[in-house]
Amino acid sequence: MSEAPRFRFAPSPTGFFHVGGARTALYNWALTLRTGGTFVLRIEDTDESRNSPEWTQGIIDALSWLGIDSRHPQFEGPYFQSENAHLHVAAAHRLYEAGHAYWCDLTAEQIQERAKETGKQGYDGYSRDRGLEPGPGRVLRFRVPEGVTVVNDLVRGRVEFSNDTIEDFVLLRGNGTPMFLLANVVDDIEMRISTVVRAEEHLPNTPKQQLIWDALGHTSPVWAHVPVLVNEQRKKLSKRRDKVALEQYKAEGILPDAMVNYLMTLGWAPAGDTEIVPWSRIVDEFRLEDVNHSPAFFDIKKLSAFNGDYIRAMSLESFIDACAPFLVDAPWPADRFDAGTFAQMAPLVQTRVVTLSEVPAMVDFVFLADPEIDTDAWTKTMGTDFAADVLRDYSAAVGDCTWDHETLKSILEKWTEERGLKLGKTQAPVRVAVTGRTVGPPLFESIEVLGREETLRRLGSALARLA
RNA sequence: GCUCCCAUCGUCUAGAGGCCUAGGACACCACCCUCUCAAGGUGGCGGCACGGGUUCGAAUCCCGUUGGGAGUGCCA
Repeated sequence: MSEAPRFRFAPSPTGFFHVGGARTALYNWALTLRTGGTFVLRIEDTDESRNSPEWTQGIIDALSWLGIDSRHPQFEGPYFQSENAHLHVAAAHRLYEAGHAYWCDLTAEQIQERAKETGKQGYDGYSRDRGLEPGPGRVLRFRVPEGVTVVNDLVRGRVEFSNDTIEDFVLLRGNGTPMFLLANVVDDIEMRISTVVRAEEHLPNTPKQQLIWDALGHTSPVWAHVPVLVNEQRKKLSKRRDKVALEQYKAEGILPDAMVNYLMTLGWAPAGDTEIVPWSRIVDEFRLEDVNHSPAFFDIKKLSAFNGDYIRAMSLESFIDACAPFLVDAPWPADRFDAGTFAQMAPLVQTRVVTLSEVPAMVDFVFLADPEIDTDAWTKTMGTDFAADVLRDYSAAVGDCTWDHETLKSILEKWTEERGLKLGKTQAPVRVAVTGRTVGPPLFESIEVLGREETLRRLGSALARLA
């Protein structure tokens, strides 16, 4: 009987949560849930001074936003790699004693010089048989054996590396601290990790790790290297060039469900004709064996489309709730905001936004004392020969009518018909007078929400400006 | 340079030798609907990188070419 699988997610402390990391986390999480396994979170840096409580909390918050709850019974951690330093060092010494490693006193400059002489790249194994004892400034190097190392990868199949292309890499630095590669393997052994799902960029280092697993007397885990996410130039997503921080998408009003769903369709697709599927189906269907082999472009446009879809699928109540954080630092005076009024506008904007951050700009004219009138909008709509008439007549008619959008519409419809015009034309000056823009939520519903007094005031001031 | 990975519409993908005249989604275009803008509906544009094999039959298997990407630290 085999043990339930143990996955691990190991972000490094970089200060922000990468969308690529989010996808890897999601892969691990989906598999954890389906197999009844465990998701191990490990904050990965051998230097503890680079860890910070804020960053750890940031990771946990980001994971939680993605639906990966650190209080879930299948969630373990966070562990800190730096706290295991003594284990890493101990393992290194075991490796040395067993003859799998040796000490070397060459500096980086010396190595480079030798490389130049021999015409080969990298370290040439100079100290292999010099029998050096440990000493200050000396590094411990792994003695890469002869032969080939075969990495069996769940998404890529069998990948073969000839050992003579792998140089004797450093295990322990000159100051005695362990290197990432070693620390990683020791931690994985310690935490009984059975499956390593990570980005493809780690594949070239995998034979080294596998060699350490072997030398330490353990069977290496199941590897799964998933393709990286790339930008439009087909380069790996980078912090400098690309928008990669999950937090930023959250701040812009991308819904977590949409983000999760979109991320999962990069390199994989659920069965059937639609990519918009609930998480439960992803958990049921996701298989590493089905993950694509080639890098995927992280397309913000498609993410937005997913998000719009998710927004429209929300109930009105949850939409209103979701909008709340985006209405606090809005462009209107706080005391003019009214939740009830917003609730009336909400169904009007729900089909019109793609991200939640667009909501304030769509309803601001309701809460602003004096919404700015867009210059282009004004010149485009007020130049018509009927602009002044429609404003004046509508103002008069609306002064004492029944205050609902059907009536408000029928009044303008009637006026329009009598003059053989189109409502599409005649509504424009009214819209600009009332909202300041040519586009926006349905006009008559908006006017109804705005109220008679304010509507008349705005119509009046537009009229005055026109005269 | 060396090592490794990858290659289906612009993009994300479906595709396990005949179900492929290559399916879907995003984007784009057109039309319908319509008080603006959206949403929704209908339709359209558009692809197996190239060259050789294997096979009765290749997007699918093999080889090569080309093109992309990653790795190559006393970083993680």
